[in-house]
Amino acid sequence: MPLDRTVTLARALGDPSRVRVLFACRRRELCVCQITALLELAPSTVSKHLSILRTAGLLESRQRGRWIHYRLAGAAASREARAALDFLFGALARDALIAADRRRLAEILALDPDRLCERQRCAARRR
Amino acid sequence: MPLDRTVTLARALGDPSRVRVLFACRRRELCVCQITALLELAPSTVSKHLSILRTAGLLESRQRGRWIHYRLAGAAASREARAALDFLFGALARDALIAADRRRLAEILALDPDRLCERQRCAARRR
DNA sequence: GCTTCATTTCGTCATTTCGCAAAGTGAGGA
DNA sequence: TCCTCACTTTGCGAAATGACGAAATGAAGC
Repeated sequence: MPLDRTVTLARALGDPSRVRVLFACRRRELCVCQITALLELAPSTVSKHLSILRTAGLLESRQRGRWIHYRLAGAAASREARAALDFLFGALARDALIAADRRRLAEILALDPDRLCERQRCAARRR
Repeated sequence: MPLDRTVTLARALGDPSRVRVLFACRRRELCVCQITALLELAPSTVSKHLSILRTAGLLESRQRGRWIHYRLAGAAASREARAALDFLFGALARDALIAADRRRLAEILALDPDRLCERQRCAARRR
């Protein structure tokens, strides 16, 4: 793998929000509105983070109607991307913030996605 | 390892000059003037990169008279730092730029360090 | 003590990054 | 066809980054 691609991969891991996304997508795929609810950031910001992770080869996406689902890069992932994820999951297995995210994600998953999006529309209108 | 330290580690790897330094220090320790000769950057810039790598726990330094030698973090390194280095060395084992650096480093090591520093003084005076 | 000099710190500048809101895109339903 | 709406792209301000030269630091030799 060339140097610049490796650097791109490392930079993708160099932001706490992006690391949290990778952990959130570890077990199941998530749609953008669920990730937005977890991070509590503007949708445009979340979208940018997701595109960085996809460009680095760490995430892949799948369109289902209006929703777009993201998940960890699977068989298509490069050996290096998988190694990077292994490193990340190993380093942060016991991190407190990541554990809190895991609990919060469980709550988010318990909601109907339609309701989640509705909430976010309302929140956006209030600004 | 907490999230912010992991992110610091990833960011340290997210610059081509810093990656090149890590490879250069892989086999032997190097003094700052040798690293400066390899990267062809201003000493102050190199010093900053080295401090970022040391803060991330990837390099350690040792003073020998006027010279300061840097080498990969050894026994004192965290498990995560070692994992990060393993990832890096695995990803870039066959990279062309890294290979070129290896050859150039051999030339630099063949020079007397005193001569190397003298050259850099002259080059600096010319500016 | 004074000088020399390898390295670091500081100040500055250009570029990049990360946040947001607003506008654009495109799939699905009326 | 037109509207709705999930998501992306664009544009912008604030903060961080990476480059440099100049000044500070501190170890060695006189």
